[in-house]
Amino acid sequence: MSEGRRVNRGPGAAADNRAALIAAARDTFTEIGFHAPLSLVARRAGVGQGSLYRHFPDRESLTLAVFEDNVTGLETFAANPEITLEDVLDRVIEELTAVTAVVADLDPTTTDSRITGLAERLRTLLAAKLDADRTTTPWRADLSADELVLAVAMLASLLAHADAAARPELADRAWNLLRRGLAP
Amino acid sequence: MSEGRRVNRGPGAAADNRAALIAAARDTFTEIGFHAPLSLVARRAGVGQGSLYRHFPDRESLTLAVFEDNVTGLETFAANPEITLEDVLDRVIEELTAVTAVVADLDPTTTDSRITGLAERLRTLLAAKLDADRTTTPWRADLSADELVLAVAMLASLLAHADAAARPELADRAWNLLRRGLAP
Amino acid sequence: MSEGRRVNRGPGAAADNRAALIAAARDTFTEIGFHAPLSLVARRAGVGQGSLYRHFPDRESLTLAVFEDNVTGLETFAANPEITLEDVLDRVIEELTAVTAVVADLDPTTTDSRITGLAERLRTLLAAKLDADRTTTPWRADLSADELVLAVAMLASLLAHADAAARPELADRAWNLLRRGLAP
Amino acid sequence: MSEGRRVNRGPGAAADNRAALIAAARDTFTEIGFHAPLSLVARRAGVGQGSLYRHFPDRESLTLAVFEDNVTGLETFAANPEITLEDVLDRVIEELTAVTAVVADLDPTTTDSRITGLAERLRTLLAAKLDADRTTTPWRADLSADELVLAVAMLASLLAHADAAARPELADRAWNLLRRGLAP
DNA sequence: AATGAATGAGTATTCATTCAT
DNA sequence: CATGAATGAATACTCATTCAT
Repeated sequence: MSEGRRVNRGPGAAADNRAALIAAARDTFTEIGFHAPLSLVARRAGVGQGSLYRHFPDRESLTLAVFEDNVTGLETFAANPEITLEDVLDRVIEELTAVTAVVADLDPTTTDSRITGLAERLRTLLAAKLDADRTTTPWRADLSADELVLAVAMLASLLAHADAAARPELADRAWNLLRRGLAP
Repeated sequence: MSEGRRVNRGPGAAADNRAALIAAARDTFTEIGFHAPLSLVARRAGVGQGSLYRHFPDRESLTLAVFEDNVTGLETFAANPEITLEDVLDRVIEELTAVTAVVADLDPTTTDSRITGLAERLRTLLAAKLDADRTTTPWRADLSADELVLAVAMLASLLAHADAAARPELADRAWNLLRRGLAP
Repeated sequence: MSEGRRVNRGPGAAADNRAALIAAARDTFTEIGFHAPLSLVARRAGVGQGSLYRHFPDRESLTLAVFEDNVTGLETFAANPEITLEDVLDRVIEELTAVTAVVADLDPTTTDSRITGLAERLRTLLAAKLDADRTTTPWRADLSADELVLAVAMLASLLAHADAAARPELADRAWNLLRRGLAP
Repeated sequence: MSEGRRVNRGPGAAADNRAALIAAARDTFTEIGFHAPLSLVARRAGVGQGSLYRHFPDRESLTLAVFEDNVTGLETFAANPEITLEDVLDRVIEELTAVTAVVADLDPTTTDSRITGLAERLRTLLAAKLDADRTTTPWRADLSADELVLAVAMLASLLAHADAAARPELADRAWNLLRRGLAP
């Protein structure tokens, strides 16, 4: 008699569950912060706690998956040659104001290859755009992609501690300041 | 038998205990982060748990006290007219690499007067120096003290998430970037 | 080596655990009083602390469950038409001398529906018997079920403060007095 | 330098302190219940915790002192021959609705002579009035002072668990019921 | 492979009691 | 004799993780 208990949808549900967990984690971390109980993430994803642990054996795996999801989306977005570095950064900022906690809590000095790999993908993506835009956009001549990543990381950290409601305005002020440091 | 119950040094120990708690909190938050167990802070301060709670009824009180301690030190330092804004900022940065977690975890968008009061003291201090230096130092003409505070806050947030060992180098890179945004 | 971590009997143990917790709570509250540590209840039930909190998120939930268990037993008992109000009251008194603390600690003036619901079930049960017995038994003509509940509540409160050993005799004396007030 | 600290008023303050503690205890137990922190009682009495312990080495001593205070007041009141048992009981009830917690938490089955002594004084007082009134007032011929004490104890227990706001009405209903049991 | 109940270590917090001043 | 800070044991409660089904 399995009444009450969610039906076991079997192996086919695995991919769905993974996606639901990532989405739930993004929302939950955004709202409650990075220290939100994992049980809450599982509940919101409509998934058992055991499944969460099967997909993501620790909190960091889950965080990384959320980040990975963002980077992938960004890569797709940036693939279009019409899109400028400015556009990409705008989107990054926009996503940050929502997701911050995730990126911010990834130790920027880590040597964990899962993290550095993602950071590298982000760096690569920004470097490519930077190269493409260099002559036509208002960026400092010696600006490096590393500096861009650093700027984004600072912004992310700042926003992670702010109240969700105050993030947009704070992001604006901070990005303005950072932009000056990136401009020619 | 030197174990067992700590001797009760009596009310006279109150001031010492308070100071020891602040120092222990600073160290512990720096090492372990803002979520370090308060019981550990008490132990390191060589003080009973109850005394910790008497002096600082909640985690935020303790955090604020650490911050307050820093601001006070900074005020004393800045009182000397020989000291330039550059000097003050250097000291702030230096302290940040150690204390970060504390400052970073104070919600920058709060309206709690205990927090805004301290932030205001910091802003005032920086504004005074900024004014004094304006004509002779390399700061943007329209630079405001608010922007300085924001820059410091961003740096603090960033460092708070970094491994203690990596902070000095990271602080350097980040501050360089921010400085460009503050320069003329 | 039978020590160490209790074996995880799995979800199937849920119902057993719930029942064990209610039984342990009844015993513990009776012996130690309503303020007995919940950790003790869990230990006596042979159940982890977490499970106690899963089943009963707060002390009141647990108290209510014990009370509910009693009312349910009483309803079953009273279902038999041979059973008179006198019989029911005798059983109530008898149970009170054991359970008192539970009933007594439920605020008689509350508006919490979980509590009033149970109280209502008790009132209903007594009212039905009262009605059935009215002509043939020695009850005051204008006696209401509310008065019966009040009498029981007073007795329960009294016994809750008495030493367990002294309860039977005390219950006897008090009930005699109350009975006079309920008689014609 | 003892600034901040309350001045030490010296030995002469002892009696005042004792009275203040009893009054504070009565109020606090009434409002918060018998389990109110003793530190709160001391604070409200404007007295150090050490002094509380000097006067009343344990919680029960303090409780007893409150009770004692009430009985003494009652004895004075009852000394006047014009005062009937009815009057005395009315005053007892009235005080109960305020002080309940105190009386209720004194184990009615105890053999502690400090408690039985006070209970005996109350019993004596009621017995005297009962005797004086017997022929002229509406009391059962075989009513004993013990029954009166028991009735009062039941009422006290009941009220101790009720919300302070609801006590007057509850006291009324309950006393009505009890009175029937005491009437001829 | 999924489910969610069970587990208990880890933390926070309170408060009775002691004791230096 | 008064004061109130210090102490730490006792409790409440949370949540990461395991595991029977």
